[in-house]
Amino acid sequence: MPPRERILATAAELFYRQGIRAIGVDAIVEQAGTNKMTLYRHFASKDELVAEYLQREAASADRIWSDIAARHPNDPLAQLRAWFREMSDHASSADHRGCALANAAIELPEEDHPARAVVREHKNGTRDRVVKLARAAGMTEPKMLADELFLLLEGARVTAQSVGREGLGARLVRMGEAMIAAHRG
Amino acid sequence: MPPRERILATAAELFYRQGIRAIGVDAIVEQAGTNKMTLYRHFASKDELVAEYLQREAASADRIWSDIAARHPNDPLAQLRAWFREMSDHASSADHRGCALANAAIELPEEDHPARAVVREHKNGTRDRVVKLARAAGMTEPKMLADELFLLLEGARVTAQSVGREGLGARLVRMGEAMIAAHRG
DNA sequence: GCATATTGTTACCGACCGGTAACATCTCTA
DNA sequence: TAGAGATGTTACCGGTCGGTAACAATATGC
Repeated sequence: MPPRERILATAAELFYRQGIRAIGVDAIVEQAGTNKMTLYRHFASKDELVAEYLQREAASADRIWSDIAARHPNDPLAQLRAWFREMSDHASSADHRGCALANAAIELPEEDHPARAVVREHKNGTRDRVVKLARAAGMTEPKMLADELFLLLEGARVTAQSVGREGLGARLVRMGEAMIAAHRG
Repeated sequence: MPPRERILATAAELFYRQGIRAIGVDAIVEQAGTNKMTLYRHFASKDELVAEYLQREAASADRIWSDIAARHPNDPLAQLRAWFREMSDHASSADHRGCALANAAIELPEEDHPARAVVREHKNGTRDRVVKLARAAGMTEPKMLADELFLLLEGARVTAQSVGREGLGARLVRMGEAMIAAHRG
């Protein structure tokens, strides 16, 4: 594994588990088995490293969409339900510490930080996808349903950190199913 | 205003707007018009100052409950709806930057940080209150409805920061009303 | 007016922050 | 095997971090 990849992998782990502001470049290069000079030959600044970390997180989150489409071809309703179930499971898993993108937006309030553009784009893209899926599934008021499901998940991911996640997965799925059912003509 | 109050007021503003980790004690004392020695005569450490900042936030958030109860005496359904509407308005207001408690939990992942206990307690207390209100209002499955409303708001507060809040307030109210309606026998 | 308690001032501590210069070592390819 | 490009090493930069010691100025209550 080349040093650039090691740095990114290590940064991803440390940033996610301990926070972006809490981790210094020294900690990253040490755990990645390299040094600061090599880091700064590959990344212009820590902020750029953060932006690339988030871009990879967004890309890997996007990959579940093609998986779901492949598993339920030509069945948007099944895709919508599979997406919500998968996100519910993920949000309630033991090692989950919220959405890396949303957490970054909270840690980095400066609106012009390079990380913020990545977060905005990914969140808007996800929401659009859910709306399209809801529309294709013939839901009444697809935007409304998409927002309900989206906000519910987003709330679950942040709440899991401060309140707990006992039974969260099952409860989430029940809520999502109830909302989908309420939006079927 | 005595220095202790000035420090707490200034810390609240800076912590909330720029993040807890982003603000150093030097910035606080300077803007509060005092000095570090005075700060450390009143607070054992920065972490303790953070904990007290969050305790005050929690207390001021709790105050809306008595307001609502006074405005809608012996009408739990009206109280529930008033709570959700007020929280929706708050979450979608322009200067809102998420829930101070939830943001702190994300910024401070160490489970034994003094701030974490404050967050846990307040979030659990709020959820309990919503459950009781839903039960008193005669809702079928009050826990379920309370979670739906609670998670929806929590999601809205985090999403407002990364996606935006155009029309968020009105959409939230519609969603909440739909959920409450779905839980009426 | 005097003693007391609270605040302010200055200077400092070691540790860490993000970032860089100069130079040595490695690895991989031609 | 020679040379080039990537990586590693060491030492350093100015600035800031949370936190403290010693002492001077102020406010307060009797």
